[in-house]
Amino acid sequence: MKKIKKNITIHDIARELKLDSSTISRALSDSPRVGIKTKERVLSKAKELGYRRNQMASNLRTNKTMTIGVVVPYISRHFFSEAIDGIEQTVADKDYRVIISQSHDDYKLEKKILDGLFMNRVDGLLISASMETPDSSHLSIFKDNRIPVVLFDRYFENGGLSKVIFEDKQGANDLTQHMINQGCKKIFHLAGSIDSQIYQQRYQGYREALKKNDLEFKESFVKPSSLTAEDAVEIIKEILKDKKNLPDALVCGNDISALAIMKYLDEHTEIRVPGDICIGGFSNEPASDLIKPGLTTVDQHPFMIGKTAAEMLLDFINNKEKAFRSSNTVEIKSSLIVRGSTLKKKKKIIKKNNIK
Amino acid sequence: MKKIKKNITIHDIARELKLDSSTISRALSDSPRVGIKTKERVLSKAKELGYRRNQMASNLRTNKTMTIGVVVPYISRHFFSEAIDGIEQTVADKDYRVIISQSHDDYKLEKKILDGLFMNRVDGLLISASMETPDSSHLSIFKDNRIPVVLFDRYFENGGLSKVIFEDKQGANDLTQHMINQGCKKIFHLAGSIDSQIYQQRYQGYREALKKNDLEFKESFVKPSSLTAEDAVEIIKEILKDKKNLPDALVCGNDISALAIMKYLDEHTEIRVPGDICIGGFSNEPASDLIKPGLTTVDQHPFMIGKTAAEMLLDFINNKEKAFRSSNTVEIKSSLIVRGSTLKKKKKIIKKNNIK
DNA sequence: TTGAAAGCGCTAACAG
DNA sequence: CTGTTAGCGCTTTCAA
Repeated sequence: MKKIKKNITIHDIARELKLDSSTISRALSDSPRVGIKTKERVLSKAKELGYRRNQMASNLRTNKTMTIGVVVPYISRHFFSEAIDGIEQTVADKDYRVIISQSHDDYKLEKKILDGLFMNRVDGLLISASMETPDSSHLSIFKDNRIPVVLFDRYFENGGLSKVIFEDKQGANDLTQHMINQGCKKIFHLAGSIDSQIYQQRYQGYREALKKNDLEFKESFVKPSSLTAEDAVEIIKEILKDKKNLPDALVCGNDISALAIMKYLDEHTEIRVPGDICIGGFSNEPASDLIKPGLTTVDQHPFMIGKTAAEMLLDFINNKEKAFRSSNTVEIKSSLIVRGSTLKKKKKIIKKNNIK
Repeated sequence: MKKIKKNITIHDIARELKLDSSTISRALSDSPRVGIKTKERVLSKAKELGYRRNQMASNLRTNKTMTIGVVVPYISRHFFSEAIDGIEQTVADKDYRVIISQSHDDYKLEKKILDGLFMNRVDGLLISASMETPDSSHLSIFKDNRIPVVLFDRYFENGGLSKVIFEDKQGANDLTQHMINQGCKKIFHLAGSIDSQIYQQRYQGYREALKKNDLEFKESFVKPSSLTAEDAVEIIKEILKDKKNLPDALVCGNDISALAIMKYLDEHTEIRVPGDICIGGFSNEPASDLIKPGLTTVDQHPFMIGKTAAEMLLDFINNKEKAFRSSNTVEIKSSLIVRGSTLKKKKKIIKKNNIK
């Protein structure tokens, strides 16, 4: 018969030491209001008995959980896993824990997750909204109960919420301008969801660069896409059908689609990158530096985005007035990483604004 | 002056409905011991007031948190983020949440994390141990308190713990055998940490394949490595110095190192893959399918590993006797994914045991 | 079917 | 410096 050790509580320690449980509690949280001698006795007895504080009880009493809720569409995407890395390191440093959930870009699920996180009384929330999320209405419970929220990456207007975002427009502008500098004249754009602020911004940056340089633009240059590898291949096939209207450059909404297109062109066509067409993407996926030619891309510094958002949230948690007085937006600078996929002219690799 | 809504409790509902809080509690958890009429009144009033159960209080009372602790060395590594994806989806389905922490392969930190998770009274623990972790002694608190633990990927002997692991030996054997079938005669091995069971197994698999085929083997064929991109480059440089002893194949402990070596060979040497040397790795990193030639690799099905471990843990949580009566080991089958990097002879791409 | 009462383990105001 | 007391919000006997 296995003996089951019951959980040791402060009362057990109190009994053995003939002290009151409140004294034990104080001693364990290193309160100055308890004798140094007693403190030592308590600590050693606690160790002897293998005592571990029951956080649930403590949480209930103090109304603090030292837990941050994190919601992202997909944990395993490079961008998000890097961002989560930044978040986890930052908050773990201050003894916070993270509960991580994925919304799978499903608004219904996202709402359910938020409900659960609220019921668990997380001390703060970091969320990159699902693609379907129309507004911040489902976040109002948090606001109403003064639980700080910081959005990162994906966001929505008129929410009045603080956020850490990426300068998508500038990034797209830089990328497009770079292609123009390389002599490209007919630049197409593989655009992400029109409902998403971030892809809207990338589209704007692309448009502005064309305009500034008086380059031709037609609506047909813009190809809406889900930006998956499969969809990207379908689209490039479509583009190639119209032989009289081939682009000499392609600004892709992300690296995944750009990489898929490069692979397709290489394996199934005579079209060469960058000779016949320049290609650029967003995110600096690990593969982008490994393929040949390397993929020119806009680095989004996801680790930095996560870290910055987490720091802002911790600041809000410790200064609640700040959190609700007004909203704060931090824009993480982009870095254009130039690689072979856009280098028609010979040129050294340039990094701009390289953070970290 | 902003009005701060106090959190609504069951007592608030009770007061408004002139019922006792215990009835509210029962109604909200859909107990059969409360009138259908009353239940409806309670539910509608709860909705009206915007009531959300305080899980902390509930947890304390029921001694359940519906929370799983997950510990991995690095969240953002492809393997782990995929495994976490599998874990999160599996447990979220059953309304569990995951607290995720990274040990950075630091044993001290890992111990601290486990302490924190225990204090939070997670209902179960999934852990891929740090590289430094010598044994399972730091897991005994969980065992002593009958909190189920399942190891995944990284493990240790004599722990007597249940685990979900990958058949590393077989994978390495398959990969090596495939190279031999391609006509390779002098096969080197880029080996991971000797302290790690998984790299030990890969080494064994490599050795056995050589032996079975009566191929030459010398200790000097095995190059210990941290398996980072940087270290891999250093090692290949070293190997190339000894011009009379060049390998015609290289079994790398992971894809990261294999990819780095392929890039180095391509950019700085005349040595061609697979013509002069065949290269293979482990993990099926996304980049491995994008580069040219593609990298032959052993797919570890990380999502499946995570999912399987999570399912086992949930089972243990619901059947505690199972969890502590004996230990259970599930080995996830490997799949050799053959790509260009090892194809000397022309051959179609083969997948073996492809799960999913 | 509902109510009364106790208590999960901890913390914190108040007293001494 | 230490003890007393109350209570965080919920669940769960036990009683009616």
